[in-house]
Amino acid sequence: MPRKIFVTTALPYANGPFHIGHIMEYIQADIWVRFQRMQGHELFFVGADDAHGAPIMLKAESEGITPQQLVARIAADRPRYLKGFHIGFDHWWSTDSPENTELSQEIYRRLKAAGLIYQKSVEQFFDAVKGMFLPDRYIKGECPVCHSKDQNGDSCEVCGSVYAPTDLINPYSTLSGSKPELRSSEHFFFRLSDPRCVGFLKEWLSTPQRLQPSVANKAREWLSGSGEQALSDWDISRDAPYFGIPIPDAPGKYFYVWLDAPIGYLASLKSYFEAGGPRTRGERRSFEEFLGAPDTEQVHFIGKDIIYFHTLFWPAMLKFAGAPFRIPDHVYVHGFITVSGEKMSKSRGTGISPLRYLDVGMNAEWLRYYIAAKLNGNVEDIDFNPEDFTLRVNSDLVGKYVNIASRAAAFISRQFGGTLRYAGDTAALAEEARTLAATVAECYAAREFGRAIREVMAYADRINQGFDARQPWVLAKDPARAAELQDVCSRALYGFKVLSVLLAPVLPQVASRVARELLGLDADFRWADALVLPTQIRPYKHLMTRVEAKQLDALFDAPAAPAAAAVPKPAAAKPATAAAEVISIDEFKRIDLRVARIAAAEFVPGSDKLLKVTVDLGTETRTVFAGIKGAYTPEQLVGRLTVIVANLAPRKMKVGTSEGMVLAASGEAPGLYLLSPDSGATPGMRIS
RNA sequence: GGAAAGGUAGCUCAGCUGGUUAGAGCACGGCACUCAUAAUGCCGGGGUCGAGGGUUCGAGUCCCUCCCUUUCCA
Repeated sequence: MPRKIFVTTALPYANGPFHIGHIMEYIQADIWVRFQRMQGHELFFVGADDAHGAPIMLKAESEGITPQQLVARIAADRPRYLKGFHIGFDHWWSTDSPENTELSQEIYRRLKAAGLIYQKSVEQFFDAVKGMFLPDRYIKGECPVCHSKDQNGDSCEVCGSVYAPTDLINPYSTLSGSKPELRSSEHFFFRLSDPRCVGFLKEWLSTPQRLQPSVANKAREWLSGSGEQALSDWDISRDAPYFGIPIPDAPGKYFYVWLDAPIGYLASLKSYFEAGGPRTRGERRSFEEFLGAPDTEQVHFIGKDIIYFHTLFWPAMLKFAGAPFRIPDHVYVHGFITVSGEKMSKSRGTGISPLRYLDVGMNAEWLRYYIAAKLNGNVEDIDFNPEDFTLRVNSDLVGKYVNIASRAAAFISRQFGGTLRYAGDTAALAEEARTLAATVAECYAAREFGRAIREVMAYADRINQGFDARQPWVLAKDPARAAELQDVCSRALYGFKVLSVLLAPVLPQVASRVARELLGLDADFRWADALVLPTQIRPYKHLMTRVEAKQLDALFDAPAAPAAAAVPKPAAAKPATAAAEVISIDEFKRIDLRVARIAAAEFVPGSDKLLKVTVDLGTETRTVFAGIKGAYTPEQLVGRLTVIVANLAPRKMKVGTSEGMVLAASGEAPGLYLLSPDSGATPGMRIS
């Protein structure tokens, strides 16, 4: 019986592009999905952008666009990454969608009817200038314990103490700089502490195989905490202005983004059903029927940072919302990815840019393989080490795996017209493949990808050893031993086919080419193909090149880090990016830098670099020609705030006169990054 | 502060419920081979298994203490 599995990955927050951590998670889930499909199971694999919340609202505001426009801009970029890394989501949607609104409100109503929602007045900081309640992350002040300045609202980076924003001395809003005032407001809470929830969760957590043991332990710890650590109810509402879903019958109240985010899994699946996707794959049931069926499985892949939401709130919400909603069958948690041992930092721009990886011409399947080789079923961080990456990919994939086809196929094509023939008994050959395939299948199913790869590569070693032992290059010189030569090569090529089938979840593109171009099949591999001895091949075309050092150089030389602040390491300083000569503050003041809103932008006929940009300086508008066409389209620019040099002498150009200069960052590598002021700035403000 | 995970050859890692001289791949040294978009095979050097105690006939594997790294505490 084929299993019916609905698989998701964590929804990325739509305020920025994917980073390497997202890609790792998608690769993990994609490998698992592809493997299950090769086994004949039916899976729907969906994702979505997590669109709501204060950060997106404020970022959009700072760019002078609507949140929807911001989210749309981010979303427009998603397919490049997903296609580029062969991540085969069936559907990608957004939490800012009619489906999600409907589902979120429905689930809320049901929870309310079940008596799990209540209201309570909450006192919080309010920014009177911005006219909104402040999320903790926008409040700073002096640490009440060690009196360090400018500490965050939740904890002190200097002394490590944890406190509430209201404990801060001289708190201020990072949005307006004003002193926030305490105001009270009615909030809605989900009664997680209800005995029904606790009882259900204890049972849910204890179901064998549902969660990794370490995850279940952690969740149980949260669940059974007492005193300070006691399980508390969940504040699920936010006051207007908020970019989110309105709470029914509660004007001015919205769902906290974390309430509707996981429901986005279901919204994406529903949208996929409404778009007719499942129907084209033979699924006749409606979304509700599919979801509510007892044999449907719901599987979530997530990072270790969001275990709390997915093992407590989420199952409890679904449980007490009732049918057709189902409790998650599995939540699979992975660790983080570091780069050369350093934690990835979004703000500092360290780590690997997935897009740049593709842009410098690196093969997506190298990364898929490397990640697979390091992943296991535990919640452990993995490290991307450039040297290790190169060695591993080159020796495993090119030296061992692909090389088998390359060395054996040449004989078969040249001397036997592409026909394979096995001499003697092939039972042992098939038996070895069967055993191996079964072992590897278990590994994939358990997300022990590293173990799967080790098993597969050990097999590749055995094939190379067997090939060498029989010295086909010697046989090739003796016409009388042709049959023997054909047998040696046929066995090696069968081994290569087995390897290709077993690696297909990780290397979908190479495997597909092996199936279609080398073996002449008319479909991609299924798992059972590992047991079928091929009888014919077409001429071998090379399947994979080696990683080159210069590609890694290009990947890491990207001047992704902002030029400002940080003292450059002496060794890292390069002539082209070295600081210019020292100037005095007065000299700096001669430059009139202003915040500007881009009112209009258009292509310049006949120019492949320039965009004609009309900027609003508050009191006047100017026309500026900017050489940023390579990095931005006019649509991306309109509405956003940026920085211009306002007192630059006008310059006559072939296409018109430029009355200023837009500031952008760039380095040695391609790429141009327009500056943006922080939220709250308005056109015309002087920058000093 | 509380909790968790990890610390095994130069690198990346495997070592299940304690049991013969601690393993793999890569890197390194030597040899062989030439079919393969320099790719393979054989042999070898290299580890006081974070430190120190303890339990045991026997511990990388169990217990205690400490050190280091990472993470979590909504």
